[in-house]
Amino acid sequence: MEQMPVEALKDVAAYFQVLAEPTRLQVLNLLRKQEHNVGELAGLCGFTAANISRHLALMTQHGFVVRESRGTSVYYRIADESVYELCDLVCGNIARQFERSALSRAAFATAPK
Amino acid sequence: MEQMPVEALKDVAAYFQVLAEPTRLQVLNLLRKQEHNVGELAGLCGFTAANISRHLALMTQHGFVVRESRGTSVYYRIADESVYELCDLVCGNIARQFERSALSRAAFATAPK
DNA sequence: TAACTATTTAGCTGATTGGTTAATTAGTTT
DNA sequence: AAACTAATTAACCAATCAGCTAAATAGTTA
Repeated sequence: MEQMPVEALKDVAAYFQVLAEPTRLQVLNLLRKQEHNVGELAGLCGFTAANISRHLALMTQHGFVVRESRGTSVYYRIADESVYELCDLVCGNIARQFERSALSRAAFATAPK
Repeated sequence: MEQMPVEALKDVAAYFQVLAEPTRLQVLNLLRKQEHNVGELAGLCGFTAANISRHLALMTQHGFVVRESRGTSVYYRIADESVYELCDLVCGNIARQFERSALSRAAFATAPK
């Protein structure tokens, strides 16, 4: 991404945007174990099917999940396992970040008043 | 991130949210080569210093960059190089995604009417 | 101190978006 | 065809946010 036109940065940002939403992450997390249909995901997440359906449409459009219609239900599953690699990387970064801020809090706590 | 409480997913989402903005990605990209002060970054990005300053505050808060006040200027540099690893991963995913959609467009184009 | 430069913060505005309910579409079953 | 179930789409609302200008803060220099 060294010499990248601003236009391309918009695509990268849009990609990150898909992952920047707790409900969508929750859905991805659920799909990690196995495929699910919309109703199941809605129940597990505690939101309406309409809402989850919209999230799934977005994630499909960006190639995170794939859609398969079976009977009256529609099943979704992960399209690209590398998402989890990404999430694990981020979790590691957050953990480090958390540790850093915990350390500086500790420094404040032990500092002489 | 297998068995992750919903609360933690909010943190992960917030982390991705920081990267889900073209201007912030542009700033990170500029800082890849060397540190810059706010005015420089504003000029290079074509936005006001006020705007860039707010983006930098957010990125500092999330540990992406570090702030160093020198003279009347404030210089920022990357705090954690692993951000670029993340971005490169995403770029690869987008490229693959692009290729897939190019292929399916080609299939449509050659399909008999 | 006063004047000057750089950064940050406050306040505003328009655009985007996650949630909802209601209406529509698609597929199954009687 | 009619009734039923599941998913999607439309329309709405509240909240968030990126941009701006203007005001406030911090540091340097005359």
